[in-house]
Amino acid sequence: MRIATWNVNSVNARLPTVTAWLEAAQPDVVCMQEIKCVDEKFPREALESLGYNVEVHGQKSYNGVALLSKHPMSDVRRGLPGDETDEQARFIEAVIEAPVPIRVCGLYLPNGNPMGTEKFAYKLAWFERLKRHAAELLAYEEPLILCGDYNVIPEPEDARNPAAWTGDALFQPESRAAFRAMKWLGLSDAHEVAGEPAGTYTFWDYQAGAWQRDHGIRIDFHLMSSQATDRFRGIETHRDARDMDKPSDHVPVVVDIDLEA
DNA sequence: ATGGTAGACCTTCTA
Repeated sequence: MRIATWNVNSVNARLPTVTAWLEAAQPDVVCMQEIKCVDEKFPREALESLGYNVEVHGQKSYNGVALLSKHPMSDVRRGLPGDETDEQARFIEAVIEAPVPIRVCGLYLPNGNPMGTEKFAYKLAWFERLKRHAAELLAYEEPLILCGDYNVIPEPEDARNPAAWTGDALFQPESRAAFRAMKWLGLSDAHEVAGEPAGTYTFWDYQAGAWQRDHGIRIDFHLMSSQATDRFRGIETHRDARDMDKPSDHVPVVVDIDLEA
């Protein structure tokens, strides 16, 4: 089963781009981030007509996440547990009813910029809540994958020009440590498991010709439980999507997990 | 050189 993560940077501004990619790549499951709309404005029918079940957790203007699945979904949860006052729509979770079920979490971690504001504290607090929730899900000892835009550059090799990111929330020691702490729970980064080469970026800024200069960063990940990692067969970063008409600044990343019984 | 671009949407915020 092919599971994709993609920060689309407004699903409505980019619907033709999104549907063109879905038809070409044929993922079974998609974790979509930054839909930038409320549930009522999500293009549900257009995506259902491509064969997907749709679950949305949106908000006005900013953030917003969705799950698409060609298999039925159950146990759908919206919002990251741990803070009832948090109104930002950044997390959605469901069990995909494949022959061997897999729990899929789609997440959009806070950016955290600019440094020195409450935004960075919110990022770290959100990361802590994510870690706590992941620990609870890992206790089920079942196939589990947490996919999304983590807004972290884990290592210098995950940026074309690491020096340009030293003052950025995505490359702070605290952000990088929080990401490592997720892995220490017992989650594997599909990119690492597959031995993907340095330079496999997932994001290029719209500004300053970042794409044309390949000034990219790797910030979109699939973290897998051991039960999912045992069934992991491969990963593809769809770099070509950055050259589509009206591209997102992120490209889709797709993992293949064998969930046959 | 502190720029540049994109999206939502009221005018500036977010990334």
